[in-house]
Amino acid sequence: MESEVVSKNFIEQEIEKDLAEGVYDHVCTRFPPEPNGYLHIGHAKSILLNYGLAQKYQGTFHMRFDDTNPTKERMEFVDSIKEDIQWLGADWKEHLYFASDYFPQMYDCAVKLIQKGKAFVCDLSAEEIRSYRGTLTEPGKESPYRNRSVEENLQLFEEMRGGKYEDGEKVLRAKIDMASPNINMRDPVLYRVARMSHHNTGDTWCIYPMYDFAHPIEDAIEGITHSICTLEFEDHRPLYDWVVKECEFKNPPRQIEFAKLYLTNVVTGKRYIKKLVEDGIVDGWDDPRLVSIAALRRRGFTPESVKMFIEMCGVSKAQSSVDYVMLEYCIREDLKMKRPRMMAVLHPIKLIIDNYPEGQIEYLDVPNNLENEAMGTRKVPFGRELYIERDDFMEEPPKKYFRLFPGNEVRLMSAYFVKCESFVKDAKGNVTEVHCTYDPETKSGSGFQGRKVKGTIHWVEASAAQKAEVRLYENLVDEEKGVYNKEDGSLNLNPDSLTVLKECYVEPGFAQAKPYDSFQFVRTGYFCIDAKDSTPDALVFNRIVSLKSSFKLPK
RNA sequence: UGGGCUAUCGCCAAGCGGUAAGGCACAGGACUUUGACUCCUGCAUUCGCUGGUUCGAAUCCAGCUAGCCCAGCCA
Repeated sequence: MESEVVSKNFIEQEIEKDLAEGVYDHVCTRFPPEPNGYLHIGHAKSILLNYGLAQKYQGTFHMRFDDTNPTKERMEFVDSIKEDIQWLGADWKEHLYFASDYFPQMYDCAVKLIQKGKAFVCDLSAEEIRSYRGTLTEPGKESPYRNRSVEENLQLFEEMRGGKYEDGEKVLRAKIDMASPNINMRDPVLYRVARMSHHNTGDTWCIYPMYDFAHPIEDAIEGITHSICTLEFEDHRPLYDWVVKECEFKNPPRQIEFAKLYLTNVVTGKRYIKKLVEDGIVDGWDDPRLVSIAALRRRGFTPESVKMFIEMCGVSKAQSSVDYVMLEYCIREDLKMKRPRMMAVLHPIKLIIDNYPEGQIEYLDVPNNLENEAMGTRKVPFGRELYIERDDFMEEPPKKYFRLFPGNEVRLMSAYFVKCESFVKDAKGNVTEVHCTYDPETKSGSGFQGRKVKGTIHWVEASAAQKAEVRLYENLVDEEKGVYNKEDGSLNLNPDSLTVLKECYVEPGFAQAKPYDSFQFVRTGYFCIDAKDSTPDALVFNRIVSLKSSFKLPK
């Protein structure tokens, strides 16, 4: 097996350097989401990156809920996040942690900082702290409470913990440098009072640590070596390093930042998604047009396809926006080898084979997957009346059209040659029936070599066909105008992002299909059975990808 | 106009001083029981710009320019 030389991304290079220099003798990574919402494709990048790194260097991968702010977190998100991560295949084994379980250690760290004179209790209000902080171009000024004695700070902090103060009355701050050009270093808040029940610790605490203080401690306690996060935390790294140093952790972890994943033509902003849901434009945060992990799953993406996509995107520090068609390529690529290629007619028109015995049904062997012979064949009923795609017949064909038109012969896929003899129109001039004759000698697999046809079309036998509702999803936002309207900040929505087709016919074999099963439909795309929204009298399919241009009619 | 980061094909992305990988997209062609798939072929004399160092620079230096992030008791 030839293995291609895949270049290492910059994080792998950093890790290997650390390993070579003996900074660390092993690798330990983590994925630390706050349980305040659902995971999306961007999180998948972080999950797969961290998990992949641990795998690659025979290290350990931790799953940790960064639940240090009870005002925003809920237990239900913990479960959905776990489910999505498992679906992606990132196995944390026994390493499932909650930042809130470290509250005692964090408290001890805070006390230690106070004792070292590196932290103080501040009575300034939130507004005052903000004004004291200075601006991007001007230094801040020191809090009048900055020079309280260690003893007083110790007592005040203990009182904060004891519930003596209301929310916002006092905070614990680091004593660093109010003149630092890096605003994060201007005596950042370490602990705030929040008299609120926590989903994990209940009412044990009424003070909660801030991210900048908690995160480095969480990493250090767990023995994380490489704390990988996104670019916007680059400015926080000096503070991260300050915390692990001042708290005197041995073998402190190292923070490395990478660029977030952005996708073209999809809405990622939470407030926009919220509005789309509220306005009924999408049917929830797992609407197939969104890119939450749950939406991708519902739309038919496989974990493998998401993984392929993430690997294909690469990792760098350059802000970038990956073209959505790359995601579509990945699901096509993954499915074509492992899912059956079924026949379905989305825009039906009757095809009647005049010389085929009335009432006769025969079961033909149809290959499940042309790309993968190991998937074998299935029996599909064939008879005198079929549905074919409206596109596959033209009364007056353009040049180089080689499907059905009067006088032309084509192959019905896996069946017989049929020759168009006539057609029927209704009063409005719409074609309603196409009449053909078939040649029994041309049966698929018979080895018939007498003559060739240029076209092959798919079909579904009319009496056995199963009715289906099919939803064709296109980009939710306007491709030309971009996602957001620069004028007023609204979304440039594509009115054709969802088309519902109710008169579709699929092979009867779909009766065995299960929710989330995805299929290739001959020439019409890739579809997934919608687990959330199916109707009693028809199967409901979501189209996974939009059609490649080459699927469409020539010219 | 403080600090941090980034800039290589339409979109991602390798490259780490020796003369521009790869993938997606796109365009031709072959094959084909669907025009798909597969298979060939093409696709940056040039690396944001301008200078400098060097036998030699996308890679080093200087100066510009553009974009992103930071003034939550969010993460």
